[in-house]
Amino acid sequence: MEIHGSPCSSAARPSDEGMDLRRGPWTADEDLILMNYVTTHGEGRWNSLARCAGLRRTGKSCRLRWLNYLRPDVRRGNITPEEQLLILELHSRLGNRWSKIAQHLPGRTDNEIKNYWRTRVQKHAKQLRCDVNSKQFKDIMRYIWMPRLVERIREASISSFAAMHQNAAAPLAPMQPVHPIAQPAPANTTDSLFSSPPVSESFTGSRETQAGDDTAVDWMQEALLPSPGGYACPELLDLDHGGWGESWWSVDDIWLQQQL
DNA sequence: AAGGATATCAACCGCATGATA
DNA sequence: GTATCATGCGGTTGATATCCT
Repeated sequence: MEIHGSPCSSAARPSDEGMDLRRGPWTADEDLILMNYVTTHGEGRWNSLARCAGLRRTGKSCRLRWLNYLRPDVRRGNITPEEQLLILELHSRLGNRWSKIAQHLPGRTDNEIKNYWRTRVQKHAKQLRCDVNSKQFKDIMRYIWMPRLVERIREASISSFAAMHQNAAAPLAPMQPVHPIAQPAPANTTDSLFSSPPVSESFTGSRETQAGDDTAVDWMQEALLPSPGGYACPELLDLDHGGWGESWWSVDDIWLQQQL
């Protein structure tokens, strides 16, 4: 929905009126004003919207606040494992095209995804002392972390399914298939991280059956834990005890292991 | 309990692009 | 064709929260 024609007759701008623009965190009052105004008049024409709504903010600021925070369909809370997997997959194909990636994660904003990437993924790349865009790091994601993440999602799906059967009163819901996207691929596959259909097609719309929004453990930590899946490197088992120290593993170790 | 380190996230900035006059 | 304005995007920053010693 967009504004058709200006609902505000005054052409005066904040600067014209000697109004100093506010910056920094939004107050509850400002949120309310913006929300009411957008609900009534629709999105768009942000500069005039800011003016007409009486907000001493730039149009840019209003737009950002609405898109990233006030929009009714904005989804808050932890990034689910499914979403994490999707982000990784999409980033491998699109790069830092955050808004494009966000289009595949309904309710998530480009800002949120960007923050996730920078704070979680880049952090781990740094700890591994390799560039986040390097082939090394992408291979680690592809061959170790993502398969483990898929495994975790599968396990969560199975356990929730079992729980539903145990609870006879609970209505049955169809199980969401976990797409086998991140199966180890031939080492010479270079076009994409994934040789099978993109995860975006299999997870979009199925995220509501989450493995758990409340999981505070980030997927990298999860993915590096030992599992019967057989991806774990022995060095990784020290993670719980040694943390992300300087020498708990080396990229070369992993790399060698993948060549076996 | 205090203080420093680190993580997280909201918000801003500059630039690119498209629409319109 | 050009100037101006609005919008959108990606990068960066700063405030706050949380963790650790």
